[in-house]
Amino acid sequence: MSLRYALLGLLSAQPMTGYELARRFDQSVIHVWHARHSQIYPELRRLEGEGLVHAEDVPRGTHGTKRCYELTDEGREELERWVAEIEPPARPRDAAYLKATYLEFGSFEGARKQFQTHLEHHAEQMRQWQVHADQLERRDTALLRTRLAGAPAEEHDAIVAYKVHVYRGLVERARTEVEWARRGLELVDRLERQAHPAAGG
Amino acid sequence: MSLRYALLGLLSAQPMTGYELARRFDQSVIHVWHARHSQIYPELRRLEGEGLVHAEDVPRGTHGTKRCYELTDEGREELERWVAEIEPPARPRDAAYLKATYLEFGSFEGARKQFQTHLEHHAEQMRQWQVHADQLERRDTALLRTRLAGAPAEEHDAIVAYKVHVYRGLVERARTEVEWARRGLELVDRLERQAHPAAGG
DNA sequence: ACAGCCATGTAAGTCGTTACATGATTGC
DNA sequence: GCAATCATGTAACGACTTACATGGCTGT
Repeated sequence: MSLRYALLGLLSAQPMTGYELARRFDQSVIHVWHARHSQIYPELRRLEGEGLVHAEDVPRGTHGTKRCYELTDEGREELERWVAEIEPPARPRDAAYLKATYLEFGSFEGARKQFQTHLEHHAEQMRQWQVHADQLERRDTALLRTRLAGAPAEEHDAIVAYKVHVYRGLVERARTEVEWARRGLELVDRLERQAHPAAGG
Repeated sequence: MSLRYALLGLLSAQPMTGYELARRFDQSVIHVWHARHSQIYPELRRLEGEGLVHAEDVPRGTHGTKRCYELTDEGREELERWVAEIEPPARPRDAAYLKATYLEFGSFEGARKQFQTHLEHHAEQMRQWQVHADQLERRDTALLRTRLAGAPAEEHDAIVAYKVHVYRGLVERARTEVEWARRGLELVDRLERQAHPAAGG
């Protein structure tokens, strides 16, 4: 049920078409809530049906049209309701950690590969999120600028600060994963040395 | 597709009934891969159909029976194949971080409540995982003991070490979340002071 | 003309959740 | 007799994925 709020949140910055939402999604919200366009389009129709967004066909080129969605007052209220709501914590579902639990069924080399992949992936994520957090802090993304333009000046600091806090949190999270994988590699080395003790004592 | 490997992994310790698997699940694997019994029973039937587990009706009480599942050689090979396989990273989907992105739509008090709940939840998780990691390290859980009993002595260290590494990783992860929430609370305080500067400034 | 992007969907299938449903056994 | 626990399912529904499908616009 979070997808709709991701969409309402994006629309709080400015009215957009489904395509534009999907594109913005890929540049921002996707880092915390992944979704494909095949999920976004039907959800927008549902939101329209519930009156949380208002849609209008706007001309495109000479005789085409596209649907532009805009947040309604009801939609904004629903967003506010959701923000105040306390949700039950998500159920853990982590394939990498599950696999790590059973690494003894593979070779040391296999275990090393798993940790190495994990490390590289999260190191890369860390870099990307760091960049994004810095951009947000400088108020240097198109979406954030239009969001700020539509909000009273005294709210600007909070709007920016919450988003920066999320991305800095993602950076720390990635750092934790990198550290975990690094310690995992050390562990594999230690286990392997134990299994094949050096001949010369 | 990870559920089946969680089940195969549990069955690597000893043959079990679906009910027992569900119970063990709740004590161990559930921390990395959540599943309900309504998902476990059909999956076991599928695994049986694919020859990865072998099932037998064993007597229960005076005239009842229960189905006991045991890992087949094929099942063990499939587990080994999966452990060696590199999987694409999971898509991020985090309702708490998504919500934190839009906290400006609520009050400072609301934001504080979100971070406080987050903090308490992960602090509690941390405690539980710490306990579980310590138990594993002392080889002090029923499941681990039977798993070790069926494995050659020279593998014991690795079997224990990988599991301990996972739970210590979960502890660190929870610590990261606690710290994030704590900094979130500080942030809300700062934003609130900014919004209502003290009269006698 | 063609590539690349803009734009919007549908369909089939998988995975997971909640709720419903049933009945036997064990210990008090 | 009753409660708790053992034991095993099914059904409806919701969320998400992959693949299929279509067509207009823009610049070269």
